[in-house]
Formats: sequence, C-alpha cells, structure tokens
Amino acid sequence: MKTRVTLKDIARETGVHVSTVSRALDPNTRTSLTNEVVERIKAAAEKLGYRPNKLAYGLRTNRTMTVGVMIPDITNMLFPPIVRGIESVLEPLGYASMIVNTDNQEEREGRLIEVLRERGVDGIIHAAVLRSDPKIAEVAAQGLPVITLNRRIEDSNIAYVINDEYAGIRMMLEFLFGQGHRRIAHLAGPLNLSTGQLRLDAFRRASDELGLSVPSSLITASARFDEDEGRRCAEVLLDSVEPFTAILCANDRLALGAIDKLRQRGLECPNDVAVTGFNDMPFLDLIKPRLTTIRIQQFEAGQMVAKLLLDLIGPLPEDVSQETILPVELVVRDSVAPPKAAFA
Amino acid sequence: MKTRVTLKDIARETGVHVSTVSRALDPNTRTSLTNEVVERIKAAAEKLGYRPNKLAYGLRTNRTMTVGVMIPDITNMLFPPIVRGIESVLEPLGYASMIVNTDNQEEREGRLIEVLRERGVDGIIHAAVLRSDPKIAEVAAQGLPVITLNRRIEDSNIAYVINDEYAGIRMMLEFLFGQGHRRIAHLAGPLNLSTGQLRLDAFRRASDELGLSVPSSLITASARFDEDEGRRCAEVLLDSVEPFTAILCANDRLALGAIDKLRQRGLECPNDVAVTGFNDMPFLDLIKPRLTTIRIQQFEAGQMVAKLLLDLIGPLPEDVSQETILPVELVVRDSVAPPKAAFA
DNA sequence: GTGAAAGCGCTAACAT
DNA sequence: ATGTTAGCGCTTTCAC
Repeated sequence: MKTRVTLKDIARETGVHVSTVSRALDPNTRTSLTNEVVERIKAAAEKLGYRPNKLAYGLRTNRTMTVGVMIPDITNMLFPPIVRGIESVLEPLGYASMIVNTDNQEEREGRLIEVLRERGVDGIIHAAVLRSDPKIAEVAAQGLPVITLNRRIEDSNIAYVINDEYAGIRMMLEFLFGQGHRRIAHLAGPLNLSTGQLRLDAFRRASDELGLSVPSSLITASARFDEDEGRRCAEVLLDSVEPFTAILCANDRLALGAIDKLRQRGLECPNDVAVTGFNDMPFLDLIKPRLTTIRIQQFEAGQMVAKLLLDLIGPLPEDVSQETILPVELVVRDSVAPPKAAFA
Repeated sequence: MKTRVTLKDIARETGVHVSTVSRALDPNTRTSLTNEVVERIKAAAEKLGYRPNKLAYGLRTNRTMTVGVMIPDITNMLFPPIVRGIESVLEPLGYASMIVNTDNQEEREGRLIEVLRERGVDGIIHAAVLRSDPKIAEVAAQGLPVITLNRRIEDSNIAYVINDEYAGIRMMLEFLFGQGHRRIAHLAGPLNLSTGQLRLDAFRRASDELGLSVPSSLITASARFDEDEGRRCAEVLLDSVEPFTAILCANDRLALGAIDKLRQRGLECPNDVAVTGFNDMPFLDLIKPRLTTIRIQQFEAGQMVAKLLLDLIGPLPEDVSQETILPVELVVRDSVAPPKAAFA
C-alpha cells in the first residue's frame, strides 16, 4: 500500500516549511510568497503527484466540499435527472455529493441525516422532506445550510424550490374542461407531503374557479406516490356512487396505476375514462397510452437548488430567497379524449 | 451555529480523560473499563447528543466508512436498482456511499477517481470501467480495494462481478432459432466495454454452435449503449445487402432504438422483424412492443458486489474470488414472432 | 516572505 | 482500569 503524498513530503523535497507549501498551493494565500518558491513548490507537488487530503482540510476548516442529497428513492425515475442537475453545478466547483434514500420513512430519514452530519457535509439538499419534519428543521436551525426541493416544510424558514403546482393543476383542469369533461375526479397524493397537499388545494381552487362542483367522493388521497396506490385509489373512485369521465392524478405513477386498474375493470383510457399525470417522468412517452401530463423541470430544478445552496454555504453567505417557484408546462399526449359517458 | 459535541465535552462532563471516553464508546475497547464509568459516559454522551466525527476518525484511522460508487449515468435506469442493492448492504453497517457518474468518459472518470480518493474512500465499486483502464488499475495496485461490476478490466487482477453473458446470448439465440429464425443479425455494444465485447464473442460462439453462419455484415457494433446508436446501427443493418429476420441486440436501449428505426422504415416489430434486448431494465414491460430480453440481476448484483468489497476492506482482509458470474434468465414477451420474410 | 507552533477531533501506543 | 502523549494532514495565527 503506497502511502499518499502529503504537504510534508513536498516540504522535504523543496526544503521549505509545510506552512509555506500550504500557502503556495492556495491561490488566495499564494500572493504573499516569492514567485520563485511558488513555482518550485508547484513543480514538486506535480512531480510527486500530490493530492490534497480533504479529510484533513475539512477537519481544520469545517468545510468538506461535500453536500448531502436526500431523496425518497433513486429508483423513482423522477430523481436521477434531478441528481444529475445538482451534480452538474456542484462537481465543476470541486464539490462531491452524498446521496441517500429515505424511502419516505421518517425514522430512516433521521438516521440518514446523522450519517450526513457525521461526515461533515457543508449543506443538505432535501428532496424528501415531510410537511412536518422537526429533524431537518433542527439541523437547519443549528446553522447547517438546507434547502428543500419539490417539497417544502411548513412553519419554518427553510428555503425551498418547488414547481408551480397551482398553475399545473389549473392548466390540466382547463384542458380537461376544454375537452368537454365536467365530472372530473382527483386522485390526490399523500397529504403528509406538501406536493400532495398543494396539488389537492390547487385542484379545489381551480375547480371552484371553473365553476365545477366536485363532490368529496370524487377526491381520494393516496398513501404513497406509486402505481399500487394508483390502482387502489382508482378502485375507490370506481366503487363510489359518483359518476366521472376523467381522473386528474397528482402524479404520473398514480396515473399509470389508475389506468391499469381501469383496464382490469374493462375500461379503456382514454376512450372510456381520461386520465392525466403530473411530472412527465423520463420514458413516460414510450408507455401506452401516452400520458397527458404536466412537465416539471427536473435537471434544471437540480441546478437551481444546487446554486442556491452554494449561495447559502458561502464563502460569504448570501441571503437566499425563501421561495423559488419553477414554471411548468402542459404536455398533451394520448390519455385524454372527449367524454363518452360518465362511470360511477 | 451551535458547535458540535466532542469527546472533550463528554470528558469534561464526566470528569474523565478523553481517551477513556473514546474507549467507553467503542464496543471493542470498552471491555477494559469499569462498568460503572462506561455507563456514566454513555449516559453523558446520550444526554449531550454526541455524534462521532467521522472526519477525525478517518484522518486518524484511515477508514472513512465511505465507499465510492462509479457508474456511467444514474439516469440510465439500469443503475438505480444496483445502487440501492449496494446501499442495502452498506448502510446498515454504517457505510455511506459516494456516487459519481462518468458518462463513460475516460477523462471524467480520472477526475472522479481523484474526487473519491481525496475524500479517502475505503474502497471503490466501479460499474463504469473500460476494458483498458490504467487509472483504476493503478489505484487498485496501490492497495485501495476495488471491484468492478457488470464490466471487467482486462489484464489485471481486479475482482469483478458480471452476468453470465454467454448463457444469456445463447438462450436468446436458441429461442430465436426455436421460433424459426435463421438469419439473425447482432447489434453489438461498444467494443471498448467488456459487456459489448463479451456479448459479441458469445454471439459468435453460440451461432457457431447452432450451426448458423452469420455473415459479418449482419454484425454491427454501436458506439454507445443508447437508443440513438440503436437507431443508427439498425439503419446500417437495413442498408446492408444481407437479409435478416431478427436482430439480437446487446442491450435493451439499443433494441428500443432499433425498433424505432424499423418503424420509421415501415417495418413492424415483431411481425416484420423480431428484436431482442438484454438487461430487462425497469419499466421495460410497460413499453410496447414488450421486449423479449435477458433479465440480469440488478439489486442482487449490487448486494453481491458490496459484500465482496466489504470482505476486501477488512477489518481482516479476506481473499475474494476474482470472478463472480451471476445467473441470467430469459424473459419472453412480445417482440419476437416467427419469421415472415427476410429483409435486406 | 517564511518559519514555528497550535489545534481541528479522534485513536492508539505507552505509561502508571 | 485509566491517564499521558503523540500524531493523522491540514490551515492559521503569531513571530521574525
């Protein structure tokens, strides 16, 4: 096991003190040194193949050049593009990111926050926060830079980057309305996540504004943003007494599950029931029927949140606007047709 | 910014020396202490909310409890399950993983290796290795535990976990043969990746064994494992003089691209041309036509490689078998039908 | 302009 | 059974 090259090795090689070497290698402190010695040191460092030890650096300076990224689950295709977006701004600046999956479990989330803190991350990007999330709130209160993505935490001043949920839901509702739908169900997301709650609020408000009165039995909330819950909730809607011609789902995976359940019941989308999604996750356009959905920014959201986090981290901590709302876009595909009849 | 609790704080609180605190908190060295003092220290640690500083620990012990994971691209759906498999064994043992994306670029890969080394990772799981990859070979030669996944590096003794490429290709070829196909093209993967080369070798060998003589113009190699290259290579095959009734592709994404190109040319899969994939990536079963493919283990491969890496890392470094070959499985879906006619 | 010395939080060899 | 000391590799006062 070849031992790594340290400042001491360079000092020995060049006959100067380690502190001089340290200064020579840092562009900021380099100025106070003779050009000649700087060059000699840089040459020796190069020759020996010196690589700074970020552990020692971090221990000394409290800056590890590492940020934590908390997401629910990387196998959820929504998150890889976000992660790459984050990386695209962090990596060129010398930051590495440590990605952890919470599976939306509070206890797991708590453990993982500790994993990140023990390793001295300079900040945390949290895309898996719960509406009420005391653990991360405390960490943020202690001064660790934290920004949440896609979701926000209530009653706190943690900055967040989210999508324009209201605009998305409203556009979709208008689109369905324009296609002739009047009895529109909402398959809502988990209400313990801000995304679920916000989209439900948006649905209520937008349907009011359009003059649709949506009976409460046409609104059902899922426990998780996944296909199984989409199936289960679609069943609940189908078994209710209220007829409907369209289901506006709080995300794509719920929509995919709902479509599957409809098919099991002998109902085809879009001809029998229109179904819409939210997010426009990768590969969605290859799945039949091609889902009409709201496209949110994914890669760009990652870039945005990373930039904001960097502002928060410093070197000179800037104030970051508490709220960033990213624009969304309606993507019309094949899962909506004009209504034929209402199914109860 | 509340400052973190250190061993010193606990020492002050309990009136013992920091080294005693250190010993009390480590199950291995705890034995040499009085039970009473151990309990007192543990209580104080708990009360003060002590969290060990893994940076300091790592600096001292050369073990950071962090492993590097190098993959080509997390947005490639093949990798998230692998990453979760790795995490599922590492995380319960207190390890964190640092994931980096190489985009199969050698220069980027080199930079990222340094990023990992600077942070003192205890080992590297490399799922993005090139057939010839001096950089990682050197790192491994210096004593850092490295295992490659899915791919292997040639002329080195780095342990690897790969799929049974030969069995997979052979099964698929037999299946096509059984369906009546005799003129079978191979859309090979990049030949600078062991996966691409191994699957091509397997195709040659298996077709020989089946008595098929495949003219060289029915074999074309892609530059990347993606849809665009699938389209491009399908075009090459279609424009060659040799007729064929089936394309055995080196992976699913190439197959998806090939099917798309066929469609552009007015050819339907499977009725006009059979197309097969490899990997069985997530969500593949939702995409029409549902691709007949070879299922490789993904989550399990991640688990396996993580376990092997742990053996290599220690505490008492075990010898790890150089080669691990994971079983594969034929998944028959809808992209293969008996041949109608051969297309040139 | 450069060297000396201290210390980040921790463990481990050595003392007692 | 516990305390003392040194040091991992680095930055940062403080001297000169």
